[in-house]
Amino acid sequence: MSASPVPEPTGALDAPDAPGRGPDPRAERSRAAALAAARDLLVEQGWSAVTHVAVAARSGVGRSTLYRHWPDASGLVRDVIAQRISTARVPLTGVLREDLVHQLDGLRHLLHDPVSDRGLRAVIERAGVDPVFARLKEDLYRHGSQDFRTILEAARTRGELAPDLDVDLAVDQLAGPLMYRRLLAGRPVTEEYARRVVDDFLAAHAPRGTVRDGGRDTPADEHPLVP
Amino acid sequence: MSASPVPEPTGALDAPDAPGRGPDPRAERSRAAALAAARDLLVEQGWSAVTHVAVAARSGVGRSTLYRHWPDASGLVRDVIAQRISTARVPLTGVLREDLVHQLDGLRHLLHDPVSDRGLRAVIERAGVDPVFARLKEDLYRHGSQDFRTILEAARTRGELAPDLDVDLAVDQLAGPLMYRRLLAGRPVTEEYARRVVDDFLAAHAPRGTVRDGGRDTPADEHPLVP
DNA sequence: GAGATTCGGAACAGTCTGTCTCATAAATTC
DNA sequence: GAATTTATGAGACAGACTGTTCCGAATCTC
Repeated sequence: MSASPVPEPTGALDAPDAPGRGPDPRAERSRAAALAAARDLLVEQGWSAVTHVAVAARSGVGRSTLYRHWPDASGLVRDVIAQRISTARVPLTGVLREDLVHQLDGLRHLLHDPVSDRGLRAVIERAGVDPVFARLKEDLYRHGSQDFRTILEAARTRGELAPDLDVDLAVDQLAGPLMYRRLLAGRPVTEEYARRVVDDFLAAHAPRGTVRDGGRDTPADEHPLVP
Repeated sequence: MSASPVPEPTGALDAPDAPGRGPDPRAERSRAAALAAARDLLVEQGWSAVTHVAVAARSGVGRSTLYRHWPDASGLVRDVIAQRISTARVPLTGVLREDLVHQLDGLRHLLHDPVSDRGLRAVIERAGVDPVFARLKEDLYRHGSQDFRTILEAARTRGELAPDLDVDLAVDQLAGPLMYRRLLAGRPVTEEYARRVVDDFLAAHAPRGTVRDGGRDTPADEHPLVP
């Protein structure tokens, strides 16, 4: 149960700094070209368009080479998604409201990025049928919700949230609205929107004299994970 | 822009009691058989498995007949979903908390029904690419969120919710957590869970001396729509 | 019962899948 | 720098799916 959402772009090595030989640059090149083409196809036409033939045609990489690297198309799509999503995490400040806003803002960016948006939808649709996507979904979910849990549990310990707070429910209440709005309603998620979700959450869960501070501008740039 | 999410299960009648000739029973039979097979395929293997060949093999209906009824597979899947989802709506009582709980319980049932669950995922994934699904998504969303809006706006008028309540946001906050929990986290949504989402929502938005009543048992059976 | 309609089967060319083989080109090793 | 190892891309292949067309047979409507 590796914690990493990237089960290796394909044949990557577990040893970070291998002794003698690095990976063959030819393989590296064809893999990169294939992933780029697959990414475009995913964005433009969804996961079902990411076929070996289509990727070969678009990338110039030979069909047999693709089959060599990715025996089935699911793995290719998985690598595209994993590659995009396994980036930086938002640093935590220890200030509850601020951290939550940052997290949601990261999710916001994720939902507005074409690749991760399509990737997320593919995962949601495919996880029930394709084991590759099922595992990817689990990794994404675990990785993405980890920071939320950390933040909430710390705040609970500090007494800023009720001791009996249901952390799972809380994550749903924070991330759910954004996902729902984006994936189903198909409307944009603004920074202001994310802030209001956090404030409403705090209004419901922060004990007494609350943190509620309406107007701060809290720009955020980093992209965390799918929560 | 028809308000109905069902662009006719295919040849359904808008006139409940048509005058002279009803639809040909032969067509009706083959259509029903095809839809049943398509439904099973959708549940078992996702929308991409709902092909004319597969449906023909499973239902016994001839391939040419299928193409005659549904020129492309998207329409078939759409009809499967529309047929399942366009059922009853939850009656409204006028009591805010009760109505919200009922609505969420309907959504809960929807998310736990194999057909609508798969259908919803298919719609989410496919809407960005396939116009048929795009339109279906819009219909489902509009139809599903309508009751929420009605309930919330009525409560706002009665003064049970803040006059400046953002209804769109509110719908997201109510339906979002359930969807998120089910579609991404892949965990069950209990009746208790739905109740807590409503109570937390009210805790954040109900003006002063709130409705908060922790323990009532509010069983609900009807299935409304995807909100 | 007679005419109209719908049915299922078969045949078709075109495309995609997944697997092989093979000569070529590039990288690594000595 | 030469020899060896390794990855590449092209082509051939059987099998499956698509979308269309044609047809005789079964069924329904009037």
